[in-house]
Amino acid sequence: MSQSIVPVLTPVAVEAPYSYAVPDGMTLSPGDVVVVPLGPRTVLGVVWDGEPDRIVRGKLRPVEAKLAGPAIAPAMRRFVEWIADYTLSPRGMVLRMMLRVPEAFGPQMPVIAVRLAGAPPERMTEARRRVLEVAGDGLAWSKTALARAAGVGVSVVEGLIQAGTLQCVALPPKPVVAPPEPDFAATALTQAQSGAAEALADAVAAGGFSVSLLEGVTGSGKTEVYFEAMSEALRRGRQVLVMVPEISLTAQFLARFEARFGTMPAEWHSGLTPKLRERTWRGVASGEVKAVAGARSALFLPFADLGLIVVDEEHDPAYKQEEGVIYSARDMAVVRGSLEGVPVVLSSATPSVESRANAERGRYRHLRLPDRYGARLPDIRAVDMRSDGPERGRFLSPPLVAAIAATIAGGEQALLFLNRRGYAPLTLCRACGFRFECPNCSAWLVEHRFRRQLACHHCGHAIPRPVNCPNCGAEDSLVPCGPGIERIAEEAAERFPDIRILMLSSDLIGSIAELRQRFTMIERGEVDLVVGTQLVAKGHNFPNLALVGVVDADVGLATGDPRAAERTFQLLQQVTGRAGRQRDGGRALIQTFDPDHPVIKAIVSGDREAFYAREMESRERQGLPPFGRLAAILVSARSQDEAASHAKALARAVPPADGVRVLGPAEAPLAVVRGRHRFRLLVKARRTFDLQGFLRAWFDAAPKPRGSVRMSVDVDPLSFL
DNA sequence: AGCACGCCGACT
DNA sequence: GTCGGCGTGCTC
Repeated sequence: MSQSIVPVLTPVAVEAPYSYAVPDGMTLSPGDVVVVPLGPRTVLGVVWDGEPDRIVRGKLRPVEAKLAGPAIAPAMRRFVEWIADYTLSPRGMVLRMMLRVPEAFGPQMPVIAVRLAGAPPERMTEARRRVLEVAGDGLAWSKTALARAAGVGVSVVEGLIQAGTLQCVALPPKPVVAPPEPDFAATALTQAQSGAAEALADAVAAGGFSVSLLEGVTGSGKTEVYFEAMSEALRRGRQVLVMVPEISLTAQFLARFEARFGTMPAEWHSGLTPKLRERTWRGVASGEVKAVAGARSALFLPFADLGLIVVDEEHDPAYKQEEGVIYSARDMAVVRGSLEGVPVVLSSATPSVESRANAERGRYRHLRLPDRYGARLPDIRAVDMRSDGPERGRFLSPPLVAAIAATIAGGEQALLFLNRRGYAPLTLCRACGFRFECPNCSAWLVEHRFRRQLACHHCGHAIPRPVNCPNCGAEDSLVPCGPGIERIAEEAAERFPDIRILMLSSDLIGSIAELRQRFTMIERGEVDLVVGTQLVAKGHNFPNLALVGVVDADVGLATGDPRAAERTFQLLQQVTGRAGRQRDGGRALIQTFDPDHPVIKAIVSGDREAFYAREMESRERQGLPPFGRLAAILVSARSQDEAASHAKALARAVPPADGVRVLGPAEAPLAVVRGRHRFRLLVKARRTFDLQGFLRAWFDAAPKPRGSVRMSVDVDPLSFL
């Protein structure tokens, strides 16, 4: 009888499963999680589908063990393959993301408890008597809890176990969360809301894959609407997954979920303790955990009976994984929905252009919530900085200063938004014109007055702020150019010496706890004026916020990013929408040098349709997604020369293909990320073009990366570095 | 000589 | 991704 062989995919950078011998007496089927030897170590692997590759050099090594836990379901195996094919990543690397919960694959440690079982011990002591009194309730106690309740040491309890009076019992693991109640606190919905809610609930009831784009301005009640769809899935006993873009945003989501369903959902993100990760993973796999709110990685949880996926704030760039396997969690959520055969809901006040295009083409159901429920929209105006700008060296225009003064005088809060950290984005020498640039990147060094440094925002390179010009030696000649939020806060403090100002930016915040604490301060009215970066655009609601001032709406519009307009539109819509969120109206003033720019006009007029129509037309003209296909090839290495030469060699090896254009690499690296110099090649192709096939052929023919050179592929990228 | 570090390639 | 092998170059 021939020895039986199985294909096993291992979580390393390999394309195909390896073949292993099955030891006598072990039966394995696809999906089983196994322990296999790999080189000098042993790793987890998953028995894969199909025939094992019999052409193996060297000897076959045997599978060491089959794990008792849940197998990886077929839909999950297809998910791994799909992502690997789409992102051109090795399958093993994608599998790795699924096996990143090592605790969950070991033997499950039962919780041991003790219970009164046998006759009293022959030797009774006072301590033993007290323990037996407490344990007399017949319930199972943990050893420490019992000892504590009886006021004795754990050794007394252990003595009674020895004596046979107490017996050890294995408890079922403690549930991660209590099950949510679908109808705990059903919300009264407006007519528009209930129409959308019914459509979503119908999709859940009908089962099968579908995608719905739920679109409605801030405050229109999207959450309440998709809660109804979740309620329907929960009522059917199925599991729901809600994706949220950032951990810092989950707190308020959890609270709203609890108010609606009576308990918190399980959380999933990188900050969980190993123990909680394990329990959550197992609970999801057993089907006991019914609702999960999580970050990108929650996509790889082994749901036993998934009934619905919701992607909240679907346009958010945080959904994109930028390192390792580069993928968009929003898109992969749709893929998982299709492989699992469950409905997907994408929710946003400012949907991505791709999702809008899919909705318009009829691939997604489009559900709109037209009204701002229970409040008016803010009054938004542009301030033309060419005619109404401030005096030289200042950045707050007279109309904005007047509005801040009036707001604070009225006992309300104001917010100044500028998406630029630090004090000044450029420092130059008045004497010789020298500009401080990053030695690694083609970027200016940003002055951080608080830290007394000049820092590169791409690679983190920082130097102490010099006193004299390093080029000509002139004294007192260095001048900061342009504002960051530190400079805006400084100007505000000069203009309004008596108000309480709070700065919020990622580099000034140490932890999520600290961020939450700052948000609470704002909420309690302990602050009059908030000066912040995009950190203030999302998340927390500020109930007392009456005025939003956008210091420079043109930031971000002039970058080379094909999604710059979309991004700016989304950001400005979000940040202006914070004015008067829970009050009547509210105001927003937008400082700009280009009030006729379509993005600014769309924000001021509130005409979202005009923006989307224009943006689609422009994308179509340029052959950009969703009308064309785009990929970014990132080549990185420790040295700039090495990265540049490989990027150039790659560019020379482009195979001829009709309807595809490869751009780049530029002369200087695009950025330095974690000490690695990154060059980028852009591939533009027709929508119908087989981009993956082209890329594979290209890389097969091109020189292989050597040494520290690494390549990654970002297909249909959501953002550009 | 002995060891630290970095690069390279194999892993069934 | 991770490990061992092996080269280079530095130090005791």
